[in-house]
Amino acid sequence: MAPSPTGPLHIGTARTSLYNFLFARHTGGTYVLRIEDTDTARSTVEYERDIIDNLRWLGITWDEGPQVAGGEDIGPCGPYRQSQRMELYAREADRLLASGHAYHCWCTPEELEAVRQEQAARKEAPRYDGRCLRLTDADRERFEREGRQPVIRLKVPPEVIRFDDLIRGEVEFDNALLGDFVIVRANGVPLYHFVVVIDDEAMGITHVVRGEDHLSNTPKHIALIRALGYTQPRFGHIPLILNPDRSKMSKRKSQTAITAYREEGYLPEAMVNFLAFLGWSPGTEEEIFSLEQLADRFEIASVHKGGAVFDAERLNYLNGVYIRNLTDDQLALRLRPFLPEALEDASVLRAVPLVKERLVRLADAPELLAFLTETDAQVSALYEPDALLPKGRSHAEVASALATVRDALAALGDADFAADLLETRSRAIGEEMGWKAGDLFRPLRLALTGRSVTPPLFGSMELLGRERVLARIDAAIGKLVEAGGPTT
RNA sequence: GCCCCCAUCGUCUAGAGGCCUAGGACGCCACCCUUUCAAGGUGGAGAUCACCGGUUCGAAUCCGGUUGGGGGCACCA
Repeated sequence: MAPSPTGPLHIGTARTSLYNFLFARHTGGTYVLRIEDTDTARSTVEYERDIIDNLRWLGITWDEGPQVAGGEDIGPCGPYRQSQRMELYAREADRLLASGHAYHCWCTPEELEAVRQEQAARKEAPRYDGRCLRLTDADRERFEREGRQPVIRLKVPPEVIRFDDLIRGEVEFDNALLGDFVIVRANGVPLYHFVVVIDDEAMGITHVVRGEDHLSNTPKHIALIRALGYTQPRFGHIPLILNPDRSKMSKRKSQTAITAYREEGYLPEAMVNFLAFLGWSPGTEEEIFSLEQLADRFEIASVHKGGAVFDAERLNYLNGVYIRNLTDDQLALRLRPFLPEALEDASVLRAVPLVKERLVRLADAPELLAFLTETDAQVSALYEPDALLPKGRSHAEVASALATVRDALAALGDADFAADLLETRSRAIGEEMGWKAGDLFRPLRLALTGRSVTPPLFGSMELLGRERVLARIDAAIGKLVEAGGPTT
């Protein structure tokens, strides 16, 4: 797997990494991570860190490659950052130049653009016309005197390239249509197509599994492999992950950064399960799989050929499943970073059963439990007194009903303030007064939490504790009396 | 424009010639459960397997074409 640190770990890169990982684990292979940072202008250590950290977060581990951003490598073929392998690339470029497989090109961007324009006008494929191949020594001397720095281009032989793709089977390209592409920039920094091929050989890569967007780059790589006299690896091109409009998933139209999903509280297990099924299935109707189970079942040949739309709804569903499958202790631990520090660990643990089956993402928890850390005044400010009124009930009636409940609850000691008992007492009072349970519980819920959608009422009361429950009911009664005008 | 790839419910997919009057899941709808919201349960709508030809006793499955979609054609990766 060879990500480029020019942005945070992308969903598509994560999925490609996952497939590489599963393929390597399933077949007993060696999984190599290589950082492709030849685009020095856009590559940063921060992005490298984001990629490494989030790959780890997903549970994807590699046998060879950088272990820490900017840090040490593990493996016999290092360094695993291309920025640290420049001598090798320079050597191979010289070799290609010497053998006549590559040549210098002095064309300026303007000249190249002009050629492209002409070709476009003639409705031809845009490609380099090889003009620098016909340069005289005098031309070259003149360019050098002008201070022009040449790029190096591969002389691409006009031949038909065929290869057996791991996923797509036989694929065929005509390299006569390709044009001599640049392999080393004018500033001496080599380009992606060139270094990939060199490193794959140097690192003993036998299988290249990458996105379908590289399918049409493969003939370039094969041309390079042949010019350099390398061994050709097997290629496998996995389908793209798509935006809802079926275009290649992009930052513009979708959330593509894995970090963002992590921050919203998606579990790595859910993410992995979801990603694995975007383009692959075990061929059965099972759909919940751990990373280990996936590695056990994954077959590269049964990866699909067509692209798959990223369906956030389905991810949400899976995340919920994984959250519900956690033990209370585990969930409390995962929830901790998402909740305010003011909420102590013991309370988090006690709150877990209340929120567990209501969570889609971990980041949904703070809103669900906000009433626990908000002050009584804050809660009271969240609702209008009229919102406490069930249909057909007056301010005075509701105030009186709440007061009755309040007094009954006040009769309970701190130790008896448990959900079961609270519910029994409250229901009994509702019955005595001839109130429908919902009509009584709705204003109670609003009074206690300031919200109409909350975790179960009596469990919430238990967490709030006697004192705050009574205070908040009192506050609600106060608001009702004030809004109800003079009582008769 | 040129080259390449792809094509089963809205979405993710099962399906490798008869098991398919096409199965599952998400989403959607209804009902049940229920103090709200969820979760859970039950049921339902939803795909003439893109289209047209062919091969075959028989095709979603094989072949050809058409259409549609996507990707690539950089001194990005």
